[in-house]
Amino acid sequence: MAKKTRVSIAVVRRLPRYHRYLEELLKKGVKRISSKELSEIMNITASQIRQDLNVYGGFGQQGYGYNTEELYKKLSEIIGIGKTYNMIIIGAGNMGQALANYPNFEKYGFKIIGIFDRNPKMFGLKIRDVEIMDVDKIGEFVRHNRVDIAIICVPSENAQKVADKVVEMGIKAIWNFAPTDIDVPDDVVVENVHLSDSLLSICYRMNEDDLFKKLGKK
Amino acid sequence: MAKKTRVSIAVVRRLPRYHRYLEELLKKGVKRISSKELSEIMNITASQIRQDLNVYGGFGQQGYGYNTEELYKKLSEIIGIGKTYNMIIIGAGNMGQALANYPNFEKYGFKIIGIFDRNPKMFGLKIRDVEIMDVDKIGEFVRHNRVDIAIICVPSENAQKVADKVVEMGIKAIWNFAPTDIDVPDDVVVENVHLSDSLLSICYRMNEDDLFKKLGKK
DNA sequence: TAGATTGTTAATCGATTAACAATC
DNA sequence: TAGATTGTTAATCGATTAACAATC
Repeated sequence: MAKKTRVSIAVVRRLPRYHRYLEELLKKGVKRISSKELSEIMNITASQIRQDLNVYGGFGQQGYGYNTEELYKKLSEIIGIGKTYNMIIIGAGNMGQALANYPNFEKYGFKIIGIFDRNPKMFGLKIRDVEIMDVDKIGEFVRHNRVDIAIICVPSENAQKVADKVVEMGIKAIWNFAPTDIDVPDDVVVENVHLSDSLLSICYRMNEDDLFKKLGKK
Repeated sequence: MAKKTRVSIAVVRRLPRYHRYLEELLKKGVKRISSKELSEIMNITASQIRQDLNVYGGFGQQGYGYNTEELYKKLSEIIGIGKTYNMIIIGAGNMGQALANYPNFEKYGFKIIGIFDRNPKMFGLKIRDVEIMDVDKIGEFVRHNRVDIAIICVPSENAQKVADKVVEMGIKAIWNFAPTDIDVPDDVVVENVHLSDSLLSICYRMNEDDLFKKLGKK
């Protein structure tokens, strides 16, 4: 079972969203913001915002609200933004290549330092200066380079095998784009991006009204 | 505010996962499965499985469990798999191209019938037989073709504008890959794939222990 | 100081889990 | 029939919201 968060996952998932909104406010030159104002922008309750933040400390001031810049910095600190994180991509198919090309991540200190694939035709090709290497060389690579996060973009059949390998190499976080669940020890962070599940949830929601009409008729 | 589900979103998000596991079991030739067995494979409680399924009907049989194939079909029906869904991609950057190339979606009846971009250099290029068109021609395209889902892959600055446009054209579902939230009327389904948020949550979880050590010392 | 807004406790709401009678 | 397992009600747990004293 993958690593559990101490703070409820619901709160954790809101942190990047707070961070995103604070960044926006900062860009707009907003110097202070109350939980009430922020709650209206974000479509959540002010109470929830205050509860969430107070898990980590009292960052506000009575009668004033929150200093935008200070809160932004605090959130960055809480999330762990600021350090550099080295990532490798395993599987240089569509998704792997797209992620390798995605510039947004570097902004927060996430750096792709290696890409691996099974297909010999790809060996030596470069994506944004990072070479595609033989997947069998992952072990060697990880021994010589600090790797914080492994991004799995291989077909679902191979996902568990790849996960086992990177866990064995001591990597403590996996971003899993394979459309399957993977098993890891409980000190390893796993974040799934199940695009098919996501799309199927749209599908369901488009059909839900009809579905209940049908169910109701029974 | 985007469309809300009648059934709690927690349940809805589990439906594709059930579907996925049932498909696996079916492939393996498993003819029947009890909620207990399934719960062990999926790492959730048997109670939850029974509760979830019973929202939509009693698909099992006392003393026996569930017929794998029947339950799989029921889940497909509930989710709405089986029909064809036409999708367009707006923004032919990395993510847009990757999604256009992704073969997995067609399996469930999701078809990409148009790709749009702002960059004239891309007009006329094809991805898997689908032409990249001028983003200003979306309106015309949607008038002549049934479009069920719009996939937004433009930079965040343009996301809301694009969303407004596709909503105006009558599209009722948006799959949003732009790293920002979008506002839509409450009959439109929005599913966000915020990759940066997802990555930042990994970041947080890798650092949480250290964070609490620091907080504890205060 | 008076007004505003936090931090925090208490109340509510909803989701998950447990229990068990019904029944195949 | 006896055993197994569902469907469903009740109990528990956890997350969200409300309320308000503290305080800037």
